[in-house]
Amino acid sequence: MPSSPRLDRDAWVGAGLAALERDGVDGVAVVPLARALGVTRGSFYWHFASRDELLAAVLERWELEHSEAVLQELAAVADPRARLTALLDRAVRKPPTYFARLLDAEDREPLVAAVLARSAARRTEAIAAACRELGLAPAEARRRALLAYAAYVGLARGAAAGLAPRERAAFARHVVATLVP
Amino acid sequence: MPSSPRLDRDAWVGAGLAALERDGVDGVAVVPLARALGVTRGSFYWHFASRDELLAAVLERWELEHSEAVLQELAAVADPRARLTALLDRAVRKPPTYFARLLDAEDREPLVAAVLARSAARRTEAIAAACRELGLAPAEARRRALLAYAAYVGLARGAAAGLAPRERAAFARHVVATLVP
DNA sequence: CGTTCACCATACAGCCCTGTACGGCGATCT
DNA sequence: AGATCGCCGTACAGGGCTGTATGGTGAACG
Repeated sequence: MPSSPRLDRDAWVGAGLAALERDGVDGVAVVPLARALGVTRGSFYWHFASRDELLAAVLERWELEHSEAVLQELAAVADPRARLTALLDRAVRKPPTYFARLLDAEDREPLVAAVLARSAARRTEAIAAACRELGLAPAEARRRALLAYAAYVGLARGAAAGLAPRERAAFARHVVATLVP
Repeated sequence: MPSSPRLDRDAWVGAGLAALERDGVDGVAVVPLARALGVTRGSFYWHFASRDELLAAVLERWELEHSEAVLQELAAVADPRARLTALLDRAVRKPPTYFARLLDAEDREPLVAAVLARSAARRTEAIAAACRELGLAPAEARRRALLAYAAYVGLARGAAAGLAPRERAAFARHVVATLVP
């Protein structure tokens, strides 16, 4: 699986992102990654000063390629109701893995907590903005966004797992109907 | 802090429960607990065969004294609407610490996953039952319970943190109004 | 009064992880 | 062709955790 012998910084970050999805934040460790890349730790410490520096790079890349990308993708939807529907429907059908992994380590890894705090702020604001477009008062929109985000977290944690596909579709409709004004 | 020299099995479980609340599931470890109790690991391995046996005992005690106790306390409320209101209101005002800690370790510790699965099933069923009492069809009640549980998870993770007391009260009302039929 | 037994300390072995120091090889540039 | 530099292997040091084996101490009991 490890293709070329020579590695660069980005290869480590990529492997770290994969490990994050598979084994969680604890999986973003030097020894396991070196094993997975078919290389020793001597390589790692040439590209990075510490494990935390790698984790920071992995989180930065996640924030760019996943968190922000999803937000921009959503922002492209003109109708605010369709925007919210897409977000929630997606969370029910395919629970966001990365997000769940990060939640697991939130109060164990300060770096994760910081990234997650930014991410949460941006997401709730995006939801609140859509609610305001739908005619809600700012305060009410914020409350609704907070609740929707809480539900989003629960869904990421697999609240809708163990549901048959048919039930899952009905559940998705229910969630949208309940949470979207 | 560690009072008497002589310890029994229950003392270790109690210390484990405290460590669970403070440091999470990873804190339920032999060495740290021995330090906290002012004792060496020699004591531990007389009362327990392994760390997993301790964790199982701690989780069992949590399930009995916290999870089940809350459910019974709720079951004592006659009016189903008041019952749901109490549950959600409580989650907004005082996020359940233990629950959050357990969620963190869910897919890292099989024992925790098992306990949490049972707990989730019992809680969603309790919510669904209340919804049925309120006149909802079984399928609809189940969907609503799943959504409420998802929100509960999100609230446990601190979705309502960083809210001023006044905003928090308004938010609690909003959650109840949205999620309770 | 001595023995037994519950409880605990000590010491050893082992695993996994982070860092650091240094030595080696290969490609590239001159 | 020889020196340079980027990338990597190896070896050492240290820390945290789990277990196991074995010896020691007190209190309670016969």
